[in-house]
Amino acid sequence: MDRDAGCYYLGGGGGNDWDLNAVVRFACRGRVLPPPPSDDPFSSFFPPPAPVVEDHGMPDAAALLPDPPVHGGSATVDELSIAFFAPSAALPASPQPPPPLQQQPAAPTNQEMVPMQQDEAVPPPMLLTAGGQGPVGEGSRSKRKKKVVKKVVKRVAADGTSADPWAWRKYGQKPIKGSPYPRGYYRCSTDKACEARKMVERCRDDPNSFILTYTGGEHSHPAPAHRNSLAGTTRNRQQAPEPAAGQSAPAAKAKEESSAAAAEPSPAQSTSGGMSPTTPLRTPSMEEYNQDSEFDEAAGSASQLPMDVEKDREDELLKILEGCVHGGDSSIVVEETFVVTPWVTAPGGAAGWS
DNA sequence: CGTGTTTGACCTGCGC
DNA sequence: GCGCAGGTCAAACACG
Repeated sequence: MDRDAGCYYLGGGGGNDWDLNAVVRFACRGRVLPPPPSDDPFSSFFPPPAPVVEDHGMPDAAALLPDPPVHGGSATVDELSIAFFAPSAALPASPQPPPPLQQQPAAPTNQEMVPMQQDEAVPPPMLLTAGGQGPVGEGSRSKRKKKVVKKVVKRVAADGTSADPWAWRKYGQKPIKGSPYPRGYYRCSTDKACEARKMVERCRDDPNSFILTYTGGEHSHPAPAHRNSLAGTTRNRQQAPEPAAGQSAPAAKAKEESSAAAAEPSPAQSTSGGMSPTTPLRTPSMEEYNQDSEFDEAAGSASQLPMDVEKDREDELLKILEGCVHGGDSSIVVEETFVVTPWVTAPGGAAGWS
């Protein structure tokens, strides 16, 4: 099902295995970034140059967006974005003209910013709507309600994952059906009250790319100057319950010890319920990621989607997404911001990218 | 000791 | 109504 298709893919650094943790860690790792300067509500997610996709729930979109017709319509990403953010903050029109769409076949080096690319053509309902049942930004589990949730989807190269200055704490990981890679769930660890959340998933078709999905809204605090602690960040769990294929815990260790393991992640098994302990993934060693970490800034350079995304272009983007999601050519890297709008996703509607 | 990761269980929404 | 899939919780444990 590809319900998960609605996310982003960030360029992964290296092997087939990826380490969501590492990814996030980069993001946090010693990044002493000044608080996001911009007024952009989502600046909190990414460094100035990075903002990417924003997704809002239908209601919001409907209410805020001037014109639903993303495709045939005239609404542009910026427009949408503006409309969306208007209420909370004045979102300056896309500050920087986005770079040309397809180019850079990939191979983003640690120092090159990997253009972000949007993937999923049709954002899965789950993601779009509520980030799952998750109270993304809402109350406790019991309060979960499938409801509109702002979402920013960003596809980034491995480095890109570290493109944000926030400190994240992983609270879950789950294999995603249809994807050989699991999805990691993170929440802001700087302020417990902060509802910002982030999901990191590797592009199934492009191991070098990761999809970051930010939800929960903007951070309610300034970017951390430094992390309180790095404890546990590199832990090698050994006594873990160890599921069947010796995967999870051991895997972690293995990944850190040998970045080579690169064992091809076996096709994701059904996730049935909780985090599957058997997720066959190998995580790149921290070293590997650290190397890439220098990218943070680069990642942040991702530009936003051009204001005038026209239909044909949208189609193109959709193709790209589909390619990534369904195994198509992922060589095309799109560096831009996408706004996913529910109504675009509606049946019959092609994709939700605008 | 505090913070962060791992991971099984649980919950919720959706499709059939 | 049932099963599936995704998202979150929370206990156990590791690291600095």
